[in-house]
Amino acid sequence: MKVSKAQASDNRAAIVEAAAAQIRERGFDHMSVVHVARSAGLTHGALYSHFESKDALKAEATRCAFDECIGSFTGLTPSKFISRYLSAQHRDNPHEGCPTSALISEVRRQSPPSKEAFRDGVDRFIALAADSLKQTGTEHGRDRALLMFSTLVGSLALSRAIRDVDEAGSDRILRSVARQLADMLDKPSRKLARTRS
Amino acid sequence: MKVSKAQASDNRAAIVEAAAAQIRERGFDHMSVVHVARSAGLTHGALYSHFESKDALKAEATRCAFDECIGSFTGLTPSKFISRYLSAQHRDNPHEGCPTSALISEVRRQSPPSKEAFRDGVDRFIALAADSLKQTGTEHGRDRALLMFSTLVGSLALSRAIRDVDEAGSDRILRSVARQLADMLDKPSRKLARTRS
DNA sequence: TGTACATCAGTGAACGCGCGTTCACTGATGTAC
DNA sequence: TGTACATCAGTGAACGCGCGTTCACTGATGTAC
Repeated sequence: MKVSKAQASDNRAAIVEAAAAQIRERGFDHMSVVHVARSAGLTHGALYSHFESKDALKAEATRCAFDECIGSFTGLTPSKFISRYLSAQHRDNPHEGCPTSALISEVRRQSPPSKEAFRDGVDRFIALAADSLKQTGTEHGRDRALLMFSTLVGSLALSRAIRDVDEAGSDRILRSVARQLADMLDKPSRKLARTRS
Repeated sequence: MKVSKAQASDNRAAIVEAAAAQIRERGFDHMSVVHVARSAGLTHGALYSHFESKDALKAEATRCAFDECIGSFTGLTPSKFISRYLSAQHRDNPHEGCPTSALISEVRRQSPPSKEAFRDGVDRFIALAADSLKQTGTEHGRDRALLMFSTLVGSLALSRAIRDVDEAGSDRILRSVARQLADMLDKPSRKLARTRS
């Protein structure tokens, strides 16, 4: 049966959103067209009215996942950025969190469009981190942002990887890295602030 | 046909080594028993004379991958540790590199034995980093090692993820993070060294 | 505004494919005598 | 040392399963008149 244009557009968006959650929860290659279509309230055939292939959907889902997540990291101070990124809430809900940590070691094996979507998302996150550092006057913003984001991604992914088997160790990574990173990035900013005032 | 005990033992080791390379190259879930057996010069049926299941092989392969890799990071100074971990050589050869960066975002979904093998490997790497920092007299060794390892893992994984699509960006991550991390970890050590002498 | 009909989003059966696993069988090994 | 035979690592066909994708079909939508 045909469906109104508005409905079709809503259905398409529902597919992309379901896929965006599933790639982060299950990984790129265990997101399945049947499960995604079912989550969106459709059958798998419908998905091929909107996307040429599963690969095309993956790329769009990656973009959507970054879009969803990036809003909640916009306009934060470095210490707020860090504590939100390295929170237990973020660790325990990868399906609505940063796609970088959730997908980092699988991207290599994806098709070019997904890789590009991922690269763009990472660039946006690094720009966000740089903006955050700029607010507090940290020098060498771009490089500092690279360091900061690499550390956030590595420690969150590590804390997720060992969580089920060593919850205390997982918590410790989050707390220890958050504290050290905030110290490292806030101190120079305070020095600068004092120098300026 | 039966085979001598020595031969059977060699075959078993060849299977584990092939699996250790394949999990890092293709990921836990795309390592296939057929391909692993073929790499080891056997047929897939033989694999089940040595392992109860693919899952059991994954766990042993994870242990083997850490064993293989950990030797080349033993006894290094922090700056040598960092430059080796963040080298183009390491980035471009995941099949013989650190399993942490190669598998970090897939571990969550593996069976308990593989998760434990992974956790143990990470612990050994962190201990190695702590030993390295201790040599140069860095304070808070354990926490510093956590920070250092998280940053290494995050930046190497990021540089791999974007390499095909932005080689310059990938190189920049490696160089920039290596320099900043070495600065951060070497400076306090020099201070301490001066204080002591 | 009312009618006739082309459009096309969505359905669900069917497809081929690669996967992990099983199992009857083979035949060299290595032990018991 | 020589012989008979139980053992068991390895073979390869066969299995069921879930997957991505295709396609003939359906029927409400929305346009042309």
